[in-house]
Amino acid sequence: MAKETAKIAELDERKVKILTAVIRNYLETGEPVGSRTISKYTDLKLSSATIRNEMSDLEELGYIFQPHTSSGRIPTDKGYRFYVDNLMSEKEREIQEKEELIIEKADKLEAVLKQAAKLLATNTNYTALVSTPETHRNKLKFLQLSKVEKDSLLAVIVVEGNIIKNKMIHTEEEIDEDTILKLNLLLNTHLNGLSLEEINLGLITLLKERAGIHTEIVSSVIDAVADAIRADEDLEIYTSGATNMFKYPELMDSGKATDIINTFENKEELEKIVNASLAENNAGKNEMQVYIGKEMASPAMQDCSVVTATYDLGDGMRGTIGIVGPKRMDYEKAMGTMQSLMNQLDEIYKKK
Amino acid sequence: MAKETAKIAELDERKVKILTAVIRNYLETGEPVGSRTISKYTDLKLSSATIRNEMSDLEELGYIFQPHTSSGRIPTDKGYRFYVDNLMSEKEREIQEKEELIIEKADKLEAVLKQAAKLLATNTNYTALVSTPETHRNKLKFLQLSKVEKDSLLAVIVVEGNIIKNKMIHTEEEIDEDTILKLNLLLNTHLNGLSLEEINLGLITLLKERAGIHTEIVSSVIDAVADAIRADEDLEIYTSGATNMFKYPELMDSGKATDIINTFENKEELEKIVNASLAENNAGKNEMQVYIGKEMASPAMQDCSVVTATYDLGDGMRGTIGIVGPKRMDYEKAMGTMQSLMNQLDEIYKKK
DNA sequence: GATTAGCACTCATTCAAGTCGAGTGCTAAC
DNA sequence: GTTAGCACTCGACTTGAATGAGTGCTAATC
Repeated sequence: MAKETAKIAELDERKVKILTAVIRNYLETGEPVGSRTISKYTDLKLSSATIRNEMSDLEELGYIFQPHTSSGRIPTDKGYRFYVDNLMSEKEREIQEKEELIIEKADKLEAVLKQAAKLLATNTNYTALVSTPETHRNKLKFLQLSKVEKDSLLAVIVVEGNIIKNKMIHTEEEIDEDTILKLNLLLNTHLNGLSLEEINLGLITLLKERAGIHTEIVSSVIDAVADAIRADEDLEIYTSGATNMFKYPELMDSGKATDIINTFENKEELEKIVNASLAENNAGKNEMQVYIGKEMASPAMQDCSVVTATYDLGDGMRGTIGIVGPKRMDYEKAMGTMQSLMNQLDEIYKKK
Repeated sequence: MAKETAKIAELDERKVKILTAVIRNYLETGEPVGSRTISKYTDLKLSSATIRNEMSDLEELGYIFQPHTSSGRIPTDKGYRFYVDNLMSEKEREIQEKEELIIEKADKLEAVLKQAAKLLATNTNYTALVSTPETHRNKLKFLQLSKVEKDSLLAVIVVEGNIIKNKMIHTEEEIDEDTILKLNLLLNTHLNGLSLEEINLGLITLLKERAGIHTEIVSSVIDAVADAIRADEDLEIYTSGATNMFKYPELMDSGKATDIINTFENKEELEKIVNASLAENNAGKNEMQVYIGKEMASPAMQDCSVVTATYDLGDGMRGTIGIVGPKRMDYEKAMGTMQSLMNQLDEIYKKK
């Protein structure tokens, strides 16, 4: 990333113009682009022969390549990267915000996220990907045990951001109302206000000691509650418009579209993407990321690009939204639509 | 369905044998099957010429057809139907139960269902489909309002089968603990033990009257609770192994696989299948259904077959499990695997 | 020294013609 | 009723030529 300026120095102005032309053209058509096309397309009046020489240089520098001898050129990952980093800004600003996405205000977060994914997918013709927010840094806000039946308790847990967790707890013998009251008091005084990740094994054993007499049943209940709190990261990832991948011949024909869609069913692979994005955003400013081809952690995705962003609903609820498309995806449009969606999410949740 | 006996009468024993041979062969290969193949494959020693005549008859009767002049025959929907209804029983019994699926006992129903779907998909190489159980006939078991913050209440609702629903309710002004206590009492005495569908608008207005003084806020809370109870059918449908559809050339090549996978993203279409199955099982005995081609409500699915079954976890929690495959799916295997899964679900939930 | 025109060469794509083989329907013989 | 034989159909595959987009290189031009 620090190489950006170096990269620009590597190319004189004319080379940049030609590279841009090649990429723009390829983004549109998906076909290799030849010197003749460029010589007409650009405003710089140059013959195809000159363009050929320049393109030859660009190939040597690794920005474009030929799929086979004597065919037009196609951008490499490096080419796309250069384009996204340096060449896009002007056009981007124009397009951005043109889109009008409308998210209905649903009161279930899950529903909102699913809708957001669908919206992205249908608007861009790529595949959208949305993760539920991570909550383990959120603080416990409310905790309550209630007796539902003779032998079963219900634990209800609310954390910041109004994420609600439930757990039914079966007990060997009936617990009397009095004990439940005490348990509630105990749990609340010790756990309330702590973040979920702070509620660890040590704390739990401490709690059990405090519980005093009722060791048998009570400790099992406390265990169950702890279980529910840490409920091994119920991260969900929704996708939408997976089959849009079929719309791009370069993926379809080579059979890679199938592989890609397959990995959309694979939570582990998706997590890689989500986590990469979250990590990058944790470190610094809240911006969009673009991962191109091999930059992606997931091997099956190396023929794609992904535009990701981190949404922040306040109360530390952060998750990832992504748009997956072919490498020649319309980055401006994808990023524009994404931005517009983020703004809308912001608006909805800031007002609350 | 009442035509079954008629159907048998329509075909003499030899025709049945030939039809069986055609279908079996086509199920295996996916290629049109010719007279010569049959003449060797079957035990009845007949020349290809005789077979040809018989096949010609079978075509006239609508059990098989030629994709183009002078090519082998392929079963029609009617052919498959005949096969499933009359010809399968012997082989089915042998195969059934061979499979050993192992569902880990998870305590979240959702997790169990997802796992079941995955299991079915990987075992059969088809696409699996699982719906969450319907709950509107279930009875309300527990209802509690709690104050989580100054201006927000949490409603927790438990229905038979330990399905838990939550709803955060924001209030304009703070509600004091006393009122909440009264509300809880009121709601529980009137609603407890009723099935969700019995809690209708009339009952709700009645409740509001009983509430007395606090009309303003209280009624809005009651509304919210009613909302949560009726939470417009939070039916979920999970799919697994959607991309298995790509494994079958007859779907892949014609591009229909894409359409089919598309409809897997479409909840409405899936609901059609689920509901059809539930309806049929509501009426009668608990058996597996097979829908072949046009018998399916969903138009995009007319090149598939679906094997469905209704699971019953007790407490009136019934949902649908389905296996979607090409028409030439291995019905025995699909039904066998399904049966084995159902047995296992039974075991897990009967023991509880 | 940079640019251009011209030319030979490469290589994927397209299309028609030809071959092959699986399969059928029909007729005549068994 | 069954079978053998034969002409015919039609998709699948192969081949080879034509096409055309595109390149690299060289020599002429600015």
